[in-house]
Amino acid sequence: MTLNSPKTRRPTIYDVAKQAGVSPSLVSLVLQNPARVSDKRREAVQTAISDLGYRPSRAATTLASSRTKSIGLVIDDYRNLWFVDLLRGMEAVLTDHGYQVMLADSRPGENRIREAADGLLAMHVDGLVIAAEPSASMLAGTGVPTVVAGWRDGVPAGADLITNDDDGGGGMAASHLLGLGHTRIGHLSGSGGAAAHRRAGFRGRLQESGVEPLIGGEAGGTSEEDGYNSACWLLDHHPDITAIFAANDTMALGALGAIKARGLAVPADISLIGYDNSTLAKSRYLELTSVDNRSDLVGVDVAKALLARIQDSAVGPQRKLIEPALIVRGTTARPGF
Amino acid sequence: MTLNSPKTRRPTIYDVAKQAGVSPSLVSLVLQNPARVSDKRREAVQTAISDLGYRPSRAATTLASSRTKSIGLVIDDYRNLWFVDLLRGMEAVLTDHGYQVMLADSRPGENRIREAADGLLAMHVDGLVIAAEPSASMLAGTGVPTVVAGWRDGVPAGADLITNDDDGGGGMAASHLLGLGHTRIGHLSGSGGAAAHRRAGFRGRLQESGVEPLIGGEAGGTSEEDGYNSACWLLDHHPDITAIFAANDTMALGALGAIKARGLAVPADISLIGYDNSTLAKSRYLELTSVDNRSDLVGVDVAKALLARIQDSAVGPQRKLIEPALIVRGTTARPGF
DNA sequence: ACGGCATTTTGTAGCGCTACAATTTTTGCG
DNA sequence: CGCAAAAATTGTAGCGCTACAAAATGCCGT
Repeated sequence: MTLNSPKTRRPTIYDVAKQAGVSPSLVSLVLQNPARVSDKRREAVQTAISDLGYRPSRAATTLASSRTKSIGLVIDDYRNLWFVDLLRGMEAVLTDHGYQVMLADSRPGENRIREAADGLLAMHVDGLVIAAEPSASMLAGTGVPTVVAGWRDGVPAGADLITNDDDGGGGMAASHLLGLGHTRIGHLSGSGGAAAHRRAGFRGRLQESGVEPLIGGEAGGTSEEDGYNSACWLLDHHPDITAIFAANDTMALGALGAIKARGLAVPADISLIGYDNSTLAKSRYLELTSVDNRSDLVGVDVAKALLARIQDSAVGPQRKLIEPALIVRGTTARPGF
Repeated sequence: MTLNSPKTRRPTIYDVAKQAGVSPSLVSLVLQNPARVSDKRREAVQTAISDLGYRPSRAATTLASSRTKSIGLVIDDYRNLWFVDLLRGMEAVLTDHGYQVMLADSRPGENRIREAADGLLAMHVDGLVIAAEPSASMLAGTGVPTVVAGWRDGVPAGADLITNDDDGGGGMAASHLLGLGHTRIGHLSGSGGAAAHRRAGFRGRLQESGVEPLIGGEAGGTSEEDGYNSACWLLDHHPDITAIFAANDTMALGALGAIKARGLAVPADISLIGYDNSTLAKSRYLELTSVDNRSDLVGVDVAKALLARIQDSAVGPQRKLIEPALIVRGTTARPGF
């Protein structure tokens, strides 16, 4: 067994063809559509392939066929785990159609998302998914069907848009707290488009019931630290508050820190809802009530939209919102319970 | 601004050459080594490139030059966030040398790691990093320099191996607890190679001081649930226990759940150490003392090793362990404090 | 102005594969 | 058994780029 022997040129279809006693074209056919080749030759070719350890060159295939059977996925930040669900959802659909997903390496820096997309396009992906803040210039002239996932605003009319209904999710959180009887309700508002929608949906639903939410940290970020600081502000300025809705689970964790620091208990004194239904929320220790984005469903629809447009370039772009789901756990209860 | 117009063929160097009034070869030269071209032509070419929106075809470049300037990274599970640090470390080195990292899509299933590696190899990556359980057959005949990162056992002699010193990290945790004065110490043992080394290092250091660790959950997994169950077992069978070392932060979170359920306090009744120094450990709410793997340093060394072997195929494989660091936070204290 | 040398530019020949038309072989059936 | 139609196989051309040798241009001193 030889490891890493760069000396020996890797085998090509010509080597396989010679070994199997057929023409290179036939080898290519076996690779693409084995059913169209006679049993005898097919087996001979397949034997030769494994004997030689032949692997098709993706570059050559791409160049010759101008199809890559691959979809590029640009991610904002690998630490935001929602992309894992998105990816799983996409794969559930794409694998059946022989497509492969390529993740773009989003290195830090100014134009990193643009660069990541460019890198993917240079590799001739057949479709592109932007799971990050899109800019119009980025979506212009990509040359392939492009879908924006998870970001709702600033998407030009020509691109597909499939994302989570953050307004709806915010409304669900509001309904849950109202249903439990809360009336003095705070919100830890993250930054960015999704957070704005969560806030809007939340506030809208509360106002329908005549309740005005107490908003903290509108200008801040989305980190645990931001959640901690905003929660501190809320608790100190509104000591009679009985419930808090955080724009994400991480901020909810920060809120837990602030609540604990003041000697208050969850959910006895304060009910808390997060957003994302992350592993954090599912934790047995935290038992956080949270809104689940159903990003897996987003992934499924993203893949379907892409396939439809790849297969038929006449298909127009679509926009779709996926309905989230409220997962009730141990951090919400009736006020004063 | 036209979005997604598959009708218009994407421009090639020939289009650029015609537009700039030069030969295709000159365009290619500008792309590779702008310094070797006269200012006048270089600018003409660069103008033409941006006017036409030209993007080089990676497939063609690869095919013609048989270099891709890219490194493949196979990841075990995207949810294990240590790869993010690994990636950042690798990029810190590779970006300067014009290399790009490609993440392999590790879809679930039997041979997913193998398949991911094959996919990367089909794309002609110049080097391969396996951040997952390696099998000898997988490392055989990859044809490119290959480094195993983060997995220590079962790596054939021909491959590079750069990983975290889990034995040393276990020893650090032990020393810390001994130094605080603990003597009845438990361990939540995860499954897998890294966990075995953490356990061995931990036990070894304790035994040097004549302390025998109480091991829980040796056969279990590495999830929060596993941590919870093992911690329950430890607390119930050894009520006099004063400290616990968990094989990872997630299990430590499970342990927190078990400790809380028994009405015990951290660190007053029980000191707790995790492993990985994940965001969980850094959380202000949890303040978990944890061992940091320094995976960023692993990434740096992985990249260096790869570059050395790519540039000079005579360089032999190396093995290296990166020293972890103990991060002391709020979950450890003197016993009975 | 001109050889001689360095610098800049260009033509030619593939890289490994696929598309597709052309060719050969097999099959069905009168 | 022969012949048309179907199935299987092959040859040819080219995808977009780079390597490298060959050609063209610029620059120097005398």
